[in-house]
Amino acid sequence: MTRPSLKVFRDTVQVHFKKHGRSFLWRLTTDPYEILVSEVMLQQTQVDRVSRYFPRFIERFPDLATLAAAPLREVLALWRGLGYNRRALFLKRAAEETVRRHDGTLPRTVKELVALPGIGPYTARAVLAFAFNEPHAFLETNIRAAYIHHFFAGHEKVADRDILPLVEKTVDRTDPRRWYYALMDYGAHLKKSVPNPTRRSATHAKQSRFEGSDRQIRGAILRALGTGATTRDPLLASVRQDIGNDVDAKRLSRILSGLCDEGMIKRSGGRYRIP
DNA sequence: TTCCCGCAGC
DNA sequence: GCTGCCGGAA
Repeated sequence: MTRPSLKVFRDTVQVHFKKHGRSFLWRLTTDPYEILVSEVMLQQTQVDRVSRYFPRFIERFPDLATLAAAPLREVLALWRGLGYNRRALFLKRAAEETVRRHDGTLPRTVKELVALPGIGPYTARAVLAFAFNEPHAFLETNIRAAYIHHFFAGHEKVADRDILPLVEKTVDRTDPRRWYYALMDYGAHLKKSVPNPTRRSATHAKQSRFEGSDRQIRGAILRALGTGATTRDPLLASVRQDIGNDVDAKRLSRILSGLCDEGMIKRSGGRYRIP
C-alpha cells in the first residue's frame, strides 16, 4: 500500500484544531512547574477530572518550593480522587530534588528531567514542548491514536518505534506547542468517532481488575490515614468499612509494608501515618 | 467493560 | 519485555 501523505495528515489535524480545539487551564500557562503538574495529573487520568483538580492544586502549591516544603499528607489530600497516589509522592519528590539539586528551577533537558521521579520519556518531552515550545518527538495515547489511524490502517500491533519517525517528520517546528495540542485533540476526537486505534498499538495492554485489588486497599488505607495516625487494627476496620470485609489482617500488613517501603506512609511505635 | 495526555520496578 | 499502580465515568 502507499503511505498516506504527511501533508494531508498535518492539514487534517490543523483543520480539526481550528474548529474543535479544546481549551484547558494548563494550556493558558507556560510555567514549567504548572505544565509538569498537569502532565503528571494527566498520566492515566481523564482531562475532565484533571480540570477540577489542577486549579486548586496550583493554588495551594503555586511553585516547586512550596510543594517541596509541604507535608505529603496535604499533597495527598488534594490528590484524593485523582487516583494513582504514587504520582503525588513522585511529584513532591521531584520538587524536592529540584530545589536541592537544581536550585529550584526545573532542568531543561530530557536527560535531567527523566532522572526526576515520576517523569518518563513522555512527560519530559511534553514539558519541554509545552513550556518552552521545543519540537521534541513524543507519544501518548491520543497521539498514538492519530498516527495509527492515519498511517497504519488495517495494521495490528503497531510498534512505537515505527510511529516515532513519522512524529519526527510531521512535528511543526514553528509552533510545536500548538501542534501537539492539535494532535492530542484530534486523537481524542478519533477515539470517540472510530474504534479506539490505540488497541492496535503494540504497547496496548489490558488493565487488571480494580475491585478486590491491592491498589483498591492502598487507596482505602491512605483515605483512612488522611484523618490521622492510627494502629493496625482500627486501620483494618476502617478499610473493611470502606471497601467491604474481604480483607484479612495478613494481607493488610503486607500492603502496609509496601507503602512504608515506598515512603508513602511511616510506621513508628505500631502507629501508621502519612508524613 | 473500557478507558484515561505513563511510570517504576522487575 | 511485563505487571502494579487508583478511581471515576461512559
